[in-house]
Order: sequence, then structure tokens, then C-alpha cells
Amino acid sequence: MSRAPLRDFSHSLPMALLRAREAVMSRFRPMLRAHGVTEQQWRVLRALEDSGEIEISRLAERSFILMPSLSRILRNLEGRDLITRRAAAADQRRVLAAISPKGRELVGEVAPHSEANYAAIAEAAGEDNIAQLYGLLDQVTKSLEPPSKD
Amino acid sequence: MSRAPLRDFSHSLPMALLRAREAVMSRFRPMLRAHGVTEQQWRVLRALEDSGEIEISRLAERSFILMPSLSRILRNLEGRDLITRRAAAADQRRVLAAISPKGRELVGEVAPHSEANYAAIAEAAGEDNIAQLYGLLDQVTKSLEPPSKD
DNA sequence: GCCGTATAATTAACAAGTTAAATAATTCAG
DNA sequence: CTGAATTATTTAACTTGTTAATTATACGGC
Repeated sequence: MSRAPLRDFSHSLPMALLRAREAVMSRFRPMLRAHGVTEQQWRVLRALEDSGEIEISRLAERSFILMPSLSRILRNLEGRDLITRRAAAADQRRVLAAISPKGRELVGEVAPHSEANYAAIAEAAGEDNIAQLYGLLDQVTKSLEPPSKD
Repeated sequence: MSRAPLRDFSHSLPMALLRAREAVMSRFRPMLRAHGVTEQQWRVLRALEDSGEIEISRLAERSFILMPSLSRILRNLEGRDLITRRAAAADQRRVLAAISPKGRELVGEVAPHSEANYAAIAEAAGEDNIAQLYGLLDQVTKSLEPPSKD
């Protein structure tokens, strides 16, 4: 009864998701910063190592970063020789990005710390809770996504 | 077994939280935009209506926005006469913010749309799932937050 | 082969996130 | 009562998010 005027402000779903994300990321950011990369730059490097050379558009999907942001991030990473970019032979509009040896080296240095953080988080929050959370997030996300026009 | 080299990239908790948040917010942003406010500006206005005149440090906590961002947002909202700011009488360092009549009017216009969106989201994702998600998010968030130094 | 249209990526412009530094007012030791 | 340390807020500098516009290439009809 009485969800009267407006939802109790502090209990909005976007806020709850933001808070949870922040609780997790605050354990990662200092470590990433110490290695000279932002959260998003790390996502891109990890995605590139996973995928090999890949179109920018697909990289955007995988790293969940919008194209304009990604464009700037790639410019930055390219300037630091952590990645390479080249036009696709078949279609000059398309750009292919790949991680460089130097980028791979960086990932190799950071990855163990990242894994250690994940482990610490899993322990602090409880593996079961994390697993359940994954499932629920996935389910809710899918149910809210508009029918993709593939 | 074999969570071998690095966690499968697409299944990181921060990404899952980001994706879920985006799935929710993408249903709000266009509506907020149509009323001339960003997501964060809306959070601030809602929080101010909830709390009445309030110190901006506390406003930052409640709206979950860092002080430097909040400072800019308040400058913007004040410039549009949606809020007021004044120094506290007792301690001139402290600034008190309050929603203005014009701000209240805006909230009154937007709130019904916001509520309608929440309802649509709850229906699409299932009330039970949402409730369960809230609970888990809260639990995980709390377990990860460092022991606050109150 | 040429023209309009569609597609991939980048740029532009403004808002916000993040960390550090600067400003300003208060408190407290001496 | 003065000045060093503390506290609240803002500013600075850089990065990213968000929407719209622009650029460059490809494609399809003629």
C-alpha cells in the first residue's frame, strides 16, 4: 500500500545497479590506474586479446562502448602503441583493430591482479550470490532489450 | 574446470551490471531528454524534492553523484532556476540546495512518465525478478563496501 | 560508368566521471 | 588571539557518455 507519490527515491533500479557496479569497480580502478589504463581502455584491450583482429563496430558491441567513445579510446591506445589499426582490404570503410605485442605485454601484467580482485570479490560477496546475480541480471537484461532486428 | 587464462571476457560482473543498467536507462533517457533533463539532473531534482533544503555533501551521497560532478550540475540547474543555493548561516563553508517552484513543476510533469516507465519495466521483466534483483544487488553491494568509518 | 542512397567510422559539442589541486571558512592548539 | 591543521566546496585536467552531424567508401539502379 501507498507507493503513493513517487517511488522512494533511494530505491530505484538504475541507482541500485549503479551502486553495485561502483562497489565492484572501486576495487579495480586503483589497480588499473597503477598500470596506466582506465576501466574502458582495459575492457578494450581484453576484448582485443580475446578476439584477435576485429572490426571496430564489433569491438564496440563486445566491449559495450559506444562508437564515438571507442574511436577516442582507440586513438589513445594506438598513440601508446598498445593496439594497431588498419583499413580492411575488401571494404575501405571498415577499420580493423588488433592488440600489439606491447598491449599483450600490458595485459599479461595486469591480468593476474584482475583475477585476484575477482577472487576477492567472489569471496566477499559469496560465490553463490554472484552466480545468482549473474543469472538474474542476464534474465532481466534480455527481457528489457528490444527485439533485436537481426 | 579450467577458468584457465582469463575469465571469459563477456562475462564480467561490471559488464553485466553495466548492460542491465543500460537496458533500464535506455527506456528512460528519451523521455527525460524530451523534458530537457539528463539522467543525473533528474536524480538531483528528485532527491531535492524528497529531502527539502539539504547540504550538498549529503545530496551527493543521496543522488550517488561525486562532488565535482554535482557542483557542475547544480550550477546548471541553478542557472535554469530549477534549484536555489545559499550558504548555511552557521557555517559559511556549507552550501544548502533546495528545489525551486519551477523545479517542482518540472518534477510534477516528468514523474508520471517516470512511473509509467517503471511499471512497464516491472511488467516486462517480472515483478518477482525485479524484487529478487533488488535484494541481491543490495546484499552484494553491502558485502563489498568497505567498513564505513562512521 | 554516374548518381542517389546506405553504411562504417570519425568528429563535434555538451554533460558527467575521476583524481588531484586550489579556495575558503572553521576549529583548535598554544 | 594568532596561525597551523581541518573541513566543505569548487576548479582543473583529462577521459568517457550521449546525440547529432560529417566524412569517406560501397552499393544498386539506370
